Parts: sequence; structure tokens; C-alpha cells
Amino acid sequence: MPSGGAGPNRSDGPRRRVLLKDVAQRVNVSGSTASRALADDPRIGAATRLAVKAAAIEMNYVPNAAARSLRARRTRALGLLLPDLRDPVHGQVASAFEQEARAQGYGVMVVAGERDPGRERLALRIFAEHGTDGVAVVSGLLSPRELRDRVDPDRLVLVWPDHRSLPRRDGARTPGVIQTDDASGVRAAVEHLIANGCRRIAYVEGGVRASNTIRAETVASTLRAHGERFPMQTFPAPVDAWRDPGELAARIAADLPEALVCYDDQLALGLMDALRQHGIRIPDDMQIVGFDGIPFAAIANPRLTTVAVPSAELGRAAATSLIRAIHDGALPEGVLLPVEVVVRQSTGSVAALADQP
Amino acid sequence: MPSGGAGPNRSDGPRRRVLLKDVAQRVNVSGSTASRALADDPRIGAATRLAVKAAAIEMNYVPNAAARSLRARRTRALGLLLPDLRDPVHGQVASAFEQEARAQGYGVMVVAGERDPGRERLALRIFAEHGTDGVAVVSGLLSPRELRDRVDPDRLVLVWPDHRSLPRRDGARTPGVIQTDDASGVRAAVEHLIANGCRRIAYVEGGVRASNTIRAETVASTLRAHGERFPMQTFPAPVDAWRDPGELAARIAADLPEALVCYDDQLALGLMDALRQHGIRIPDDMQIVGFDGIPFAAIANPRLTTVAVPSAELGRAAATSLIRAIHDGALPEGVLLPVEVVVRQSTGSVAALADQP
DNA sequence: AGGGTCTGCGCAATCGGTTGCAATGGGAGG
DNA sequence: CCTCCCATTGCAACCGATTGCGCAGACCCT
Repeated sequence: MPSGGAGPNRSDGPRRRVLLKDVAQRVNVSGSTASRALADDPRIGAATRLAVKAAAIEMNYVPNAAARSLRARRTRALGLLLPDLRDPVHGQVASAFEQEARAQGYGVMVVAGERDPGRERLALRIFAEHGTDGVAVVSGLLSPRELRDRVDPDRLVLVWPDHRSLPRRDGARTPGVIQTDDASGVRAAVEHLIANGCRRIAYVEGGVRASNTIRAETVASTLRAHGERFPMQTFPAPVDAWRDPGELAARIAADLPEALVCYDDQLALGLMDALRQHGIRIPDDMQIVGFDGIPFAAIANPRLTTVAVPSAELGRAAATSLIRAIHDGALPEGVLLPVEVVVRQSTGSVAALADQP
Repeated sequence: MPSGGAGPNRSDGPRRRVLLKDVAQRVNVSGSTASRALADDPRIGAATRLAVKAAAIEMNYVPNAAARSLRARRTRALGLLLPDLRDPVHGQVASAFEQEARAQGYGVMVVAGERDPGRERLALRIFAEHGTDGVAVVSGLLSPRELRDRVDPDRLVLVWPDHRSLPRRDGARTPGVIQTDDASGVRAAVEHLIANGCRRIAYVEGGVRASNTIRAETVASTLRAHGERFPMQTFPAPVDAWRDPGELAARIAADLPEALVCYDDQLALGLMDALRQHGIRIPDDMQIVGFDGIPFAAIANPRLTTVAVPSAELGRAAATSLIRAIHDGALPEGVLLPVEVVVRQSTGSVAALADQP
């Protein structure tokens, strides 16, 4: 025989990729058999199957996803559309989603929509071209109607959908929708503030693209329920107060409410910094509650009390729901995840500053 | 003619996808012509081209990426492997990478390696299966040797490679490698501390998987260069000190150096919090410098002095380099991005606390 | 008028797996 | 010993686009 025999993938120039055919040839079976063997088709004999698998591994066979999905009409890839990879919460969600998907054998294609409907549409198109088996949309701006029109509604899960466009009260369990129980969390947080003796409690919005009516409404309704005579104040955020809360802080400092419930932790932390500039001490002069429970809330100074959402769970749930939908052909029941109020220094007494680690 | 004519995509059950063939038929040309028309092949007449394009848009034609990549042998998708989507720096890098890639018509498949070589190998395999046109590895653990063995070295860019395994001094411009000029930044930071009057300056490591010899060495060499009689101390981080810097803080508090240069901002912020528990005031009792320039460093209390890296640039540069490599078939020159010391309260006088916003 | 050049377009092969259907071989049952 | 059946495996079509090559007609030149 020729020296070296049929040894594939020797250093023969620009190494040719090993094809299924090559593997099959090596074991002296047809391509179809090899394909079925690798797919654990019961029709293939055990001996053959093992031989094929061994050869595949030994030859370092890597299936061509393009060819496979062309014929099989599925890609084992998921599309993940979220507003921004930079912020801690969505990073967390993306991370968990990706992990879970990968664990179940799916790849993930991520696109950041940047809170721009146009980009979101583009993202959906990219997903369509690449033929993702399913799509998860996190905090999307597109209406459910438009969404369901652009991608197969049975392979679409919505995470944290904009509440405006969904059935409200009973909407928590809409199939294919993953949400957090914001209302309970905010209510508990407000009650905590009330218990702390705060009366004039304000809600601070997140800005034009980042707002949440549920949270604001819950603050208001909780105050009402407790018969507080001060109605909730609302500080609408200027466009992207989020980055530069200076102006917002000035308005708040002038009004000096006793406590602030903020749209999210990021805003709360920024405000704490800005309010410090105005000589306002937290929690002594004003108490603050955030939302999300990002890691930095725990090590801020003062440490930030917050309504923590299980962001990792959120991502994981999205992935599992989506994959189940793909397999079953129909959306699984919606998920409503619990949130938790984490009490820290920003709503505690000064003594809490000398807390235990 | 039958009512409705040839109107495709009427609400006819599970809407069939529009194929190139359909578009071609509509314009009465062959599939090949339609294909070329959409690709702006100069051989196709202007009239035909426009007609095809119009029809494609009108019929909402979405090309099948699988079919296309199978034949054309490219997917217009990039692979991005990074340690973790959760931390701010890598989130930033991923975000910029994805944006730039998308702007140039590429999709991005992200996989988090979780600082685990096994997962990194798996990621590369996923990329191989999906046939990504190129791969970017951020802060990878695999040796360049192994990497180049698993993916086409001419379609691979390394971002922030582990310095151990790369040519050191002159390695900054290794083709296909994107780095930041850490040494200059750290040097400047240390000189800043020295100017502030600090003498006993320590470096705090980031932990087993997150360390950086360049940064440590630069601290030491800078001190030496300034003839300081106190050699650099090093606080090796316990495994994942990062999450719970309590123990580390205790050791540091006991030793009480005048200043700390930390592996990164996250660690620095965690330490600030933990040191506070020990009654150590910053910057009065100890000055602290971080690394990375994450957004929270700017609003911490005290605000954190840091060596800021252009993380968005990093991601963008990675994407452009990779795409250029794909087009040219060879790696472009390496990139060395400048860093910047941002002086804030954690290395300032107490007076700085009453700073302007 | 005939030959040569372009221009514009279509035929059919091709990419690498998957899958419906048929074929093969051996053993069991009658 | 013949027939039937089942367990295995192979043949060939197919997924939907891209692309090398060839062909038809228009136009130009001598």
C-alpha cells in the first residue's frame, strides 16, 4: 500500500475538511448509514453505529451545519434579541440564556436592538435569514402583533415584554411570556419604606425608552392602600437621565422627598452619587430603593436596597421555554418569576453603616 | 384567471417561505439571473436588476442562509468567544463587536467560555460546525498553539490574549492580536500615587483565572525606577476573592499599605466596600486604583481612580480586524490601544469629595 | 453580407448532509 | 425445502442558493 495509507488530515496543505462521506468510507458503509448511525437511528446495528462513531471521533469529523440545516430544516440555533449587552441585567440574562441553550445543544445568535425598533426589525430579519429555530425577545419595543407577524409565533418567547401591549392583570401567564412579579416586589419595598417612617415617597422614572408603568402604579396604589395622605410624586426623567442624573438630582434635591423608588439600580446608584453632590445624606436625609439587584448594588456606599429580580433564572427560563416550544410545536405556559426585596443600608439607619460584613 | 392570481403569501395556512425561484418567476427570469441581480453582478442588465430587486422586496424575499453558505462556502457569521457576558468589560466588548459586525453585514454567534478550557474548546467546535467565517477570542485560556490548530489561524483574532503565551516585548503588534497598553497605564497610575506621596504601594491580584503579570510587573518596575525603598507588595487573591473580598481585605487591613493597585475595578470596588468594614477610610487611610474604567467606577463612593481601557474600541477593532482578515485572507497588523488614567476621589484628597459634579 | 465581439441571460452542476423507499441477507415458521 | 418477515443497509432525490460555462441576439466592422 502507498506510504501513509488513507490517513486523512495529514499536513497536506490547506487541510480539507473531513466529510461524512469520508467517515463512511473509512468504515465501509454508505453515507446514509453513517448519518443514521451518528443520529442514533435504531435501524442501524450496534456494531456499525459504534464503528461509525469511533471513526468520526478519530477523524475529527465536524458536521456542516449549513448542509444539515438546509435539508433538515432546522439549525439548532436560537436568536436572542435584547436592548443592550452592556447593562448588567441584560448581560446576566444573555449569559444564562446562552448557557442553557448551549447545554441543550443550541447555539445562540445575539443581536442588540439598542432600544430602536428599526434595529429590532433588522435583528428579526437576520434571525430569519440564518433560520434560527426560535427567537427570544427581551424587553422588545415591537408590538406583539408585529412580532408575531415577522416570526413564527410558536417559536417566539417574550421576556419582560413592554406591559402596555399585553393583557394586563391576567397576562402574567400568557403562553410564551416570561415575566417577573414586579408589582409584589415594589409593593413590599414601599411597605418597607412606610415601616421605616417615610411618608413622602416618590417614584423616579427611567427615561423615555426605559420606563415601567407597572412599577409606578404599584408605588401609587400601595401608598393609597396604606392611607397615606401624600400622593406619590413622580419624577419623570429627562431623556437619558440615566447617564447623567445631574439635572434630575437637582430637581429631587429641591423637592426633598423622604424616599425614592427608582426605576432601576443603575439609576438609583447614579442618583445617590449625584445627590451626594447636593449634600444629601443617604439614608439619613433620604432613603433610596432600586430595582433589579445588580451586583454593584451590594457593594455601593451606602449599599443599595433593591427589588432583586432573578435575572439568571429569566434567561434560563426563556431558553428552556423556547426550546420546549420548538420541540412541542406550541408555546409552553408563561412564567412569572418571583422577586425579592433585599434590604440594605440605603433604607437603613445610620447604625447599619457599621454593619457586619 | 383564478381569483387572486399568483399572490404569494396570502393567508394560505402555514405560509410557505418565498424562495429565490419564486422571485425569479415573478420577473420571468431564471434563478441564476435573479441571484446575480441581487448580488449586483455587472453582467445583469440594469432593468432586470431593478425588477428583480423590486420583486424581492415586494415579495418579502428572505434568502436562506443555509443554502447560501453551503454553496458559497461562507456564512457571514462571526464567532465571539469570551469569558463571561456578565462582567461590564466583556459586555462592553461584546456589544461593540456585535454592533460593528452587524454594521458590516455579519451576524455574531456568542459563546461564553466561563474561563474553562473545556468550554472554550466546545465553543470553537460550535463555531466550526456553524461555519463561522472567522473567530474572535477574548481573554482566552487556550494556548495560541492549540487555537491555531483548531481554527483557521488566518481567520482568528485574539483580544487581550494571556500575555504569558505571547511574545512579550515586541509582541504588541503581532498580527491579529488586539491589546491595550496596560504597562503605560499602570506606570502612570503608580507615578500618580507616588506623586500623591504614597510609598508603600501594593498590587492586588485578581485570582487564579484572572491575573495579569504585566500589570504586577509594571507596578514593581515603576517603583524601582523611582528608587522607592519599599518594594512592591503583592496580595495574591484567594480563589475568587473577587466575589467575596472579605478575607483579602482583612489581610490588607492588617498590613495597611498606603496604596493599592488592583487587578481590576470590580475587585477594587469590592475591596473598598470590605475595607470600609475595617474602618479604613479611602482615600485618607489608603488610596486605591482600579483597572478597566467600568461605568460604576465613576459613581462609586468614593469615586474610583482607574486605568480606563477603551473597551468599546477593543470590540470594534476586533470585529474590523477579523472582517478584514476574512476579506484579505491574511491577518492585518495587530492593534495596541492606548489606556488612560482617570483620577478620581479614591486617590484624591478629602477635599476632592466636595468636588464639582 | 458575413464574421467577430459584446452583452445579457439560462442550464445544470454543486455544496454536504438527510431521508423515503427499495433491496439485501439471514433466520424463523410451516 | 419454501415462504415470509424482520433487521440492516444502500440508492438517489432533495434542501435552496451560487456559479462555470455556453448560447442567443444585437451591434459593429470590413
